[in-house]
Amino acid sequence: MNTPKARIQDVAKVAGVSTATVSRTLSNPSVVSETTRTAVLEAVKATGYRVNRAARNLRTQKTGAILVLIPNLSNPFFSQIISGVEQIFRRAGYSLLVADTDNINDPDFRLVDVFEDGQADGIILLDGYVPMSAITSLQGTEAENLVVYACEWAETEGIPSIRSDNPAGARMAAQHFASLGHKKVGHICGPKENVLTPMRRDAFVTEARKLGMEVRDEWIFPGDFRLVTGAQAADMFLALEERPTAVFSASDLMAVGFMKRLLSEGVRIPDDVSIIGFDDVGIAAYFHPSLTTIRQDRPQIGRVAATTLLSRLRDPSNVDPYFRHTVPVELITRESTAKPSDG
Amino acid sequence: MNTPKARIQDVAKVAGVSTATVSRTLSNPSVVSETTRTAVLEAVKATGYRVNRAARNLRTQKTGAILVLIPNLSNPFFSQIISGVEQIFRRAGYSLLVADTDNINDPDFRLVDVFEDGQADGIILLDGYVPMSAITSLQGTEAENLVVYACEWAETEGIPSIRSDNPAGARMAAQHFASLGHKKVGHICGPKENVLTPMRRDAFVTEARKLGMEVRDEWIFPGDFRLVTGAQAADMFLALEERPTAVFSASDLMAVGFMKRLLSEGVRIPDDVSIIGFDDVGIAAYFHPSLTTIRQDRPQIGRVAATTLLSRLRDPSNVDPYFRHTVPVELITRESTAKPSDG
DNA sequence: CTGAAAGCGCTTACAG
DNA sequence: CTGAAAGCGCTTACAG
Repeated sequence: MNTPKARIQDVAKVAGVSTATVSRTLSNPSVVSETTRTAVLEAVKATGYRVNRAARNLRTQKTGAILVLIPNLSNPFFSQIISGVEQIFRRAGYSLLVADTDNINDPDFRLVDVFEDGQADGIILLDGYVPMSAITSLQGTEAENLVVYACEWAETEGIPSIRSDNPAGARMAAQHFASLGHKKVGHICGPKENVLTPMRRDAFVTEARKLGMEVRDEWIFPGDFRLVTGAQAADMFLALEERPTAVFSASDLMAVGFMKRLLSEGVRIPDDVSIIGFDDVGIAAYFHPSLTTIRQDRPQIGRVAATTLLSRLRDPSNVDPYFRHTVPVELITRESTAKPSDG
Repeated sequence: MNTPKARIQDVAKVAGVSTATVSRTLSNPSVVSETTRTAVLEAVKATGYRVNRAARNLRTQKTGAILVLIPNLSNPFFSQIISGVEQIFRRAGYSLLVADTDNINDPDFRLVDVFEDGQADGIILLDGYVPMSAITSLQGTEAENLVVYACEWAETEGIPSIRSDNPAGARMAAQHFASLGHKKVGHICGPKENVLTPMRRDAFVTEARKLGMEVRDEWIFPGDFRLVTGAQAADMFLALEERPTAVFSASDLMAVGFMKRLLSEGVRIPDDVSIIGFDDVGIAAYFHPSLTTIRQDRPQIGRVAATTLLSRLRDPSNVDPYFRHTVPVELITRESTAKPSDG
């Protein structure tokens, strides 16, 4: 039952070769002769040999692991990105370490330590709030090119970043409203300090006006992506003398908060007002009415981030420090949008 | 900038001691003298020394990592459990490896290999569908006691399992209905083959009858936890000659599917029928009307699983192979429940 | 309390 | 194509 683990020496003995040859057969089979290879592979099977990671890691100065830094593991938004990351790295033979930055209490935390400790060969950053000191610790080190951002909004000079095509999504929303015949449209914004906020707002407003729709300043509501600010936007909406017939929200959660409040007040959706969200989180499909939204392909964001890091791991010399990648978004049409009732 | 990493030898030289003493100072400070300790610690700071994980791992035959096997990283249910797991293990100095079993295509995958490869020191299993052959590979090995189930429902002889107190939750639902004055109640069941299904159903029915409420067989609807079967239950509900005034669903998702269909048909919630879900997933709070539900404390499930594994890691001899742990649940009262309108 | 030395299990230049 | 040998950076019995 509990046979001691086979080491490379045991395999060598059984196969009648040196440990060097066993090692080569396993990691670089093309350099050994056919006969030797067969013998070694048989010996491997016979002994049940599996390479010891720690020994290999120590010798090669690699870890075979990638660290994913995530602000909050409970947030499905991020775990769906991880899902794409995992897929790529598993295929490439890497394992995935995850750390919840909410749980890291060390103010002196530095990304470079991850490399120096031999914890990981690369880092995928899903947290846009990692302190600058943690990031700048990388400057001038070889690890500098082995960190990739895929956190939706942050960007730091010298770190490649992957994110959704936000302006395109905002334009799709405007186009959808226009195609339904809406003439007056509004917007619920993201958080003030967030780079995505002007991206989505400006692209929406510009496109809407280009398509001949009216967008008044008082129809642009402040927000912060969270449910509660959507409800606040609804209060402002209800107080308006003249209301838009369609509202594009910068997040699904705000769209839901907006709808909940309106429904409580007897406003009909989509009859009285059409709503489009952004993200396509789980609730978008489940809400009543279900929410038309701009879907971000989160697994794809993860896949692109992983692929980018992987190519740097394989060829550290060939690196574009200004790498930016944009992942397409998609309009998902559901029940919350319709022609305006007076249209 | 790019100074070469300090090794333990460098620290030893600076401190004027042997590498053995540096090592002891770092891992077992109480055995070195105060003076030496101070000198070593200063040298550590001066050199920026950080222990090399691979070297330590090779020497100690440990990895300092725990593997979490999860069926689907995108599912928030599981990522919230991981969140609790991460918290405990980070504090204990372990790092967390995650693997999505959806992405593992190897039919010969065996849990014991994780230990033999030196990938992890322990495993938290969130996937109830891991093949038996993967699990039985552990039998008779030292790793046998280093795997913990926290996947909500699976149980395998010899592996400790952690889960919510399902019968208590079902009883809370019945009690809540009774306290509101309901006399006729129904239930939407979980999947047929799932051990949780009879747990929740039987506890609910028994408690309901004990409290003097009527539960007819035709008010017990089949289901499988997913949204669509909730909608199917709604169709059956609508076709009834006599309807219950309150329904307890074995999952939030089915409750939402049930409500969506009823709302579409003009049934008022909670006026015409009260609904209680199970889980407290994100949507429960956001739906309109928001859903009264039995909350499972998923981070706590993760924490208990992690703590259990940790104690086994620390003292492998002191192990109860029949360990079972139950995490309390909680009734979260929201808008979907009220007094019956004829009550 | 401390040091010298062995050794964890690999990989890889080097030599042939 | 293959082997002997060094060495990755630690920890820990052993001896003192």
